[in-house]
Amino acid sequence: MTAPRLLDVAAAAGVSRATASRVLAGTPRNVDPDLARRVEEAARRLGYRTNHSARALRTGTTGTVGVVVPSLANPYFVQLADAIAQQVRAAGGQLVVSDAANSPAIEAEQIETLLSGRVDGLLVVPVSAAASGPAVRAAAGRAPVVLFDRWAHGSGTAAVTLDNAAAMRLLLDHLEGLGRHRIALVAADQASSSGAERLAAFTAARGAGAATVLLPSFTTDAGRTAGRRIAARRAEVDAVVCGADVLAVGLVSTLQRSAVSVPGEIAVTGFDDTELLELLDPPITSIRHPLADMAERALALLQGPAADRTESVERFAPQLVVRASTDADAHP
Amino acid sequence: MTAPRLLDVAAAAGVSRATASRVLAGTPRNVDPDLARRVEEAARRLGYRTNHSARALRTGTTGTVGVVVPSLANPYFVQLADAIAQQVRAAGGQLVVSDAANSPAIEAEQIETLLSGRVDGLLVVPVSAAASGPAVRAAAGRAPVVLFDRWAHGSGTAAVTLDNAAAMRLLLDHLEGLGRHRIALVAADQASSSGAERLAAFTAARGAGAATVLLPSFTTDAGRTAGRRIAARRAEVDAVVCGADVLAVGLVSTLQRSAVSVPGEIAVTGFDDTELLELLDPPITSIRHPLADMAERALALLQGPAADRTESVERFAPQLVVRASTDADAHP
DNA sequence: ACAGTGTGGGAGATCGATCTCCCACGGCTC
DNA sequence: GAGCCGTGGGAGATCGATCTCCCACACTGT
Repeated sequence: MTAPRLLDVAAAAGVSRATASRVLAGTPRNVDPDLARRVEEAARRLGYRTNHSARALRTGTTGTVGVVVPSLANPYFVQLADAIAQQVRAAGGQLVVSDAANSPAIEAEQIETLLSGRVDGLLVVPVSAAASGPAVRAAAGRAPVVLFDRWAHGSGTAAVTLDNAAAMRLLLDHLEGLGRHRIALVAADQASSSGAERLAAFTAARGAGAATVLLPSFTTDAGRTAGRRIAARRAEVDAVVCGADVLAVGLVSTLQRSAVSVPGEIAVTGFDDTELLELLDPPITSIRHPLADMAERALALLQGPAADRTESVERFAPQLVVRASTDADAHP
Repeated sequence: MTAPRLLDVAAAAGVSRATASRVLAGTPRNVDPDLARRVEEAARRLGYRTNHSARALRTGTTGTVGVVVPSLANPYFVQLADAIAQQVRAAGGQLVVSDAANSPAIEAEQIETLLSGRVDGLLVVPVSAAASGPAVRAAAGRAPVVLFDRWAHGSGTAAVTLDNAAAMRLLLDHLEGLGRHRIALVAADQASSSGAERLAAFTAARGAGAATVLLPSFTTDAGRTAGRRIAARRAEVDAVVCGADVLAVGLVSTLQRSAVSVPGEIAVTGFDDTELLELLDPPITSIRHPLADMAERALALLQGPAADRTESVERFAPQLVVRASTDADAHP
């Protein structure tokens, strides 16, 4: 029992393949309503499904968008991919997600794989601001590419990101408003634009001598390392801003093991507003990204004219979500 | 600048398309090494990439495997998808992951989308043992489908799962060996085969009257609900087995908020061995699935003869990972 | 030297849907 | 009533890679 083809549907409905195609693919062309009904009926009866390879070959489009994220082990990127998937599906498309394992080399491979005739366009959350540029630029020469959440030098394409500087100001204003002035930053992954921008904004606001703990990567484990260092200097610090939720979670659990009270002795904030934050007691204050808006904009750029994709960075406004890790009276 | 086709490569190398195809697609056929080098050189020079739609149309295969998981919000399924992705990539293929949002209806849609000419085969982690069957059976009639991690009634295909009964025995033996005898189960999602099997195994071992808390879904929030109920009955319980890590994490954090010491007063175990478990103090004892082996087997079934995919369940041996939530002396 | 054998290469058919013509037909104008 | 136009449908070309032949040539054994 071989799968029915358009030809079979056309024969069953007593029309030509062209007409059947016009009906089923929704080509903008008037077809006699009566014939249309017959075609649809026949398609349903035979259980016809359009062969996507054939359609893609003929039309040159696949209806699929790809996204490459640094690592799905970080729940923030899962959430991000999900936000994009919602938008893509709403538009009748499909999303393919790839994981770059935090390596620019693997990232380049994933981009290459997705781009060779499998997707119409690509969103990339670049692993590194410096090292990801060339691969993205090469990709952008072959198909529409838009950077998401982070940018990369020399990418040659547009980026849709969070306004990290504004986010940092929100956090610092919030903490200072609560009377916290000895604020330390736990920053990770300076190679990424988001990591670098968050550090730069902190330094700009607090002065070059401000306390910072720099870590290699956005992982819970790095957060625990930071926790040990902060605990050792607990007398000098009354608040810690973490550059990512995964860091904050590791940090808070380590601080608590060292009997440092949060927020009593040290207030802590995260960044990204993932579900992880609700796990601990206290839940952690964080920054929410307007992911739905960002995804909508990125997809519009992807599908719009190439002229709109010149190298640039578009920044979206963050939102502060206050929880008990900074303000014990914040409602749960 | 239009993309180079096989024809262009062949012309540049001074051979026919057939020969160029034999070289680049690796058809099992002898080609003069000298010609082969010329073809490869030309392909590289022109920046040729094979058009996957055309290849797929002609060969009828896409080199892509799909997997549908109940929800990527549960980190266990992210981990599971990653294990499958590793195996698929090692075999030179690509994996497409879809999220069923814990709904059999959306699951059926995702299966349908993936199956219409986009994947060679499909792995499904069915949302529900009862409700997922029909959609899976329909899919299995059109392409190779194998169930993963869970099974579904009337699916008409093979399933590769964990031996949940053995896992439950490992946990109970471990707890009883530590002198814990007033053990409660926190079970969720009885609609899924894994949820149901874990409950059944617990009841079989501890008797029908054994304490259980039943919850609708595998979420952290459900874990917190369970935590409140267990805390209210703290005198009757000295150990809690959770049917999933996300439950255990919610449970432990809630118990600690109620000043119940873990494991001092109540020992707690998870299920699935996700990274979440390292977040809390104490880290939580759990069950590790042999995901790499399971993925290897599932893919072998997918690519093997249809006769091997008659409805059946193959169970893999679990592994107990002891952490401080049951045995305070276990090393970190 | 010749039929037989084996090896490597090419011409053309093929996968299935869509797109580009072109044609038939009915209604309209003057 | 003849020419025009607009509408709807069909035949065939097309997308790009692979597969199925079949042919040319070199080498073998008698």
